[in-house]
Amino acid sequence: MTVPPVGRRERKKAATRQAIADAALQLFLERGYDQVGIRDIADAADVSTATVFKHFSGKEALVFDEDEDRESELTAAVRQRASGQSILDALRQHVLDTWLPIAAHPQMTEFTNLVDSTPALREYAERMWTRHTDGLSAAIADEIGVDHDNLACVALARFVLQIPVIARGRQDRRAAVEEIFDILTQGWEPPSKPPAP
Amino acid sequence: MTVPPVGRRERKKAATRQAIADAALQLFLERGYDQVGIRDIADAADVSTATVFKHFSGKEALVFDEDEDRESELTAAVRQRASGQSILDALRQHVLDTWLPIAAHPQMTEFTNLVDSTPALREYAERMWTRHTDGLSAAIADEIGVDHDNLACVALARFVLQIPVIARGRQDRRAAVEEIFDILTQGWEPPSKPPAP
DNA sequence: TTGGAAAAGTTGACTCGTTGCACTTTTGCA
DNA sequence: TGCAAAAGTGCAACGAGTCAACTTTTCCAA
Repeated sequence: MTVPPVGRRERKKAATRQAIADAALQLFLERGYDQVGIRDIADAADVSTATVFKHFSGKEALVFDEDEDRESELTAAVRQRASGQSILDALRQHVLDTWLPIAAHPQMTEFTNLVDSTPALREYAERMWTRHTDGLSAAIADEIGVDHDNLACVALARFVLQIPVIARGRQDRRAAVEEIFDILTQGWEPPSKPPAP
Repeated sequence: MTVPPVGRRERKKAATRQAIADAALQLFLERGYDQVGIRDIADAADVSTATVFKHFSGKEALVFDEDEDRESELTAAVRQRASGQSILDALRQHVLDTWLPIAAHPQMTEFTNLVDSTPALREYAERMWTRHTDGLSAAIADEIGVDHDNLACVALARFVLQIPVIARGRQDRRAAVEEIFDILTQGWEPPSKPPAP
């Protein structure tokens, strides 16, 4: 909504927030997540620890950009899909369009290392996706015209939101996403063995 | 393994553990999970807080029986399946055989209410399943003769272990489990609309 | 322009889960 | 019987997160 924060107030607030996030990420990358305390971050950003928690819901949240509207994008992808396109294909395309570019960002590697090497962050990142199962599931159910708690819709939503988690850390993320969507579309079959050496 | 703990030592240890778990569950059910502190539980069980953590890895673990060998049961279900049975069918049968009876236990309702109404416990319960994705995925890959990190196997393991999470809280758990396995077997299709009223 | 309301930030004490340490008691066993 | 290991204790401490009272900054309307 407010792409450029307008008033001085909001600008300063955003600046403080950014200063905290920057200090946190730098310290985390330098020393490792568990070796950095909230007080270290607060000192580095020259604010109090209470201010840190006014801007971020917890220590893990310091590392990730806010969700904001991931859920609305997901539901929009389902609701406003091209006519004749299946829900599954719409989701496939949405994941390919929005998630791949972000995950492929080059200077992402040290950040990815940090997350992968810290269980708390791995779990938090996973929850950032799975948090939206209810919303996505409701959107799917609406499109089809069934109850919001329809089992097939709930299951599909859960499975689809697992895909970025599974594809993360693969060399060819695009191929991985496609392959998993194929499983959901056509059913699972044992992958073919490689020829014996 | 040690179905009846033998020595006096092990019996006493088991008794202490049980006393702690019982005190914790009772207090949680009475006041709610967040309204009970570790110190309350330790007092009720007449032990020190340090002893609580000698027996349980954390507050959430006080509520659940230990895993122990869920993972080995899962991998065994895949590895020792009837000849000619598909991996998916073996997993389907295993989930139906081992998980349904536990989840259907009658006095489970207040326990289920507790878990459902406490986010921390919901997440912990979910992790109790998803923790075994690597083991299950490796077993599947071994059976087929592909690498342990084979994408289709990792994805299947993740999806299958989501099934108890999804089916939880459904009126007819058996039907739910079957339906979700059908999705994995045959691919997802939009469920049919109910007839208009 | 100014006066105040509201937002942002500070401070410090506090709760709570969890750990570490030094110590005592209990138990198993040689 | 004696002794080492296991179990448990008591207590202090740590780090994340909260709370309440207070100060500063910013906005805006009379």
